[in-house]
Amino acid sequence: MNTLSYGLLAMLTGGPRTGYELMQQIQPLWRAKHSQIYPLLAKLEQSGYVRFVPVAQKEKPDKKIYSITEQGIAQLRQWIPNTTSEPVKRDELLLKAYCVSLTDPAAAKSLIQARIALFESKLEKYSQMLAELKKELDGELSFTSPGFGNYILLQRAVSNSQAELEWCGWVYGLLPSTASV
Amino acid sequence: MNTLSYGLLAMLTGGPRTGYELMQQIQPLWRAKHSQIYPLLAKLEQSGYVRFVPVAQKEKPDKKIYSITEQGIAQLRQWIPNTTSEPVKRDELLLKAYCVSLTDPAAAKSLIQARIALFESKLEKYSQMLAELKKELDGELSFTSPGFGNYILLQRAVSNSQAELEWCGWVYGLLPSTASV
DNA sequence: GATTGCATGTAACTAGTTACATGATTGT
DNA sequence: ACAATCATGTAACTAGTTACATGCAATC
Repeated sequence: MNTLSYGLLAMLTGGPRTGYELMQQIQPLWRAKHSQIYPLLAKLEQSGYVRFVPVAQKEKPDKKIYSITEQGIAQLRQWIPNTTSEPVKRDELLLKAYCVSLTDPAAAKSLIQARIALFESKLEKYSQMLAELKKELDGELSFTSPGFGNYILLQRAVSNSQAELEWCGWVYGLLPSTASV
Repeated sequence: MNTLSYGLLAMLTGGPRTGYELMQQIQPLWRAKHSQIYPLLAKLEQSGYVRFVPVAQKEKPDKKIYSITEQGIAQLRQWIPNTTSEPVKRDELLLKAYCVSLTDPAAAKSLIQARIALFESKLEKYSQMLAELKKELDGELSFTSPGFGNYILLQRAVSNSQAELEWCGWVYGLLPSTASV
């Protein structure tokens, strides 16, 4: 049982999903490719933590709808209070930032602009998702409601994207203005 | 040449360092163990991107002081404008957050408290480093000054730690107050 | 006609972690 | 006594990525 396996179980507490849907849902929390997820789901099934129902489709490939079992929930419950490993962040941009003086300001600017574009799209996506969730919850947000986890994570994703954009803007302002051709 | 290799070259633009020092310096930007770094340094040396001077020490193990070569700098220069890969973040806490309703509020609180402790220590560390760097730079911060990269990265580390703590505090406030025994 | 989305899976590879190995000094 | 810091390295393992494989529908 590695962390991703627990993560997949965690996602399944939100309801039954296909491997493909799990793969998409877990991305913002734990990046993983389908080639890593499918074998883990097979292991989880063998261990009795999840089960699946095969669903045949006509115009799309057949699929397997996974749900978490009682055993799986027990497994999650004992995992949560365990020591949480330190978050890992690996960002090539930060390595480039360290030696950015090696290049001209124009190159530095396009570096930052690419990052701004990336996080603007993320911000938009997460803001929308948060707005929709808020509509659904309709003011009824409490620890016990099933959308609670989702809510605090979306709020985080939004404020995180905003912080990223602020930093980018600040750095951009520090770069010397290049008199354009 | 993988990203970590470029990262090591990037760190060496700040001056000559031992493998051990490089390992420590790169941690906040790109987590890596010494067992990954030493073999990469050997490869970089064989490729001519770095060179080292062996230094014998009496009361400590001998060491190798690495510096970046002209070729290494050229390599960095061509790397910077390349497409930057998306940052990867993997945080077990977020997976736990998604299914936190499975546990009691007390467990959720200690989860958050552990994270608060972690980032309070980080904030303290980075704030100190930033304050020292500001003293050194003494108002003279510009794109071309060698401390520029360090400066923008430390500023980021500080504001990032603050944002993390804010989110933790906000979540903590949402958790139901447990009437203690 | 080419790409994207749905949907699953395996094979081959690279990246990253843990453990083994050594050894003196300093602090608890 | 025991752990931590400095300092390097290798071996064995796990985790994660890229590539291969299939196939139909809709969109561009």
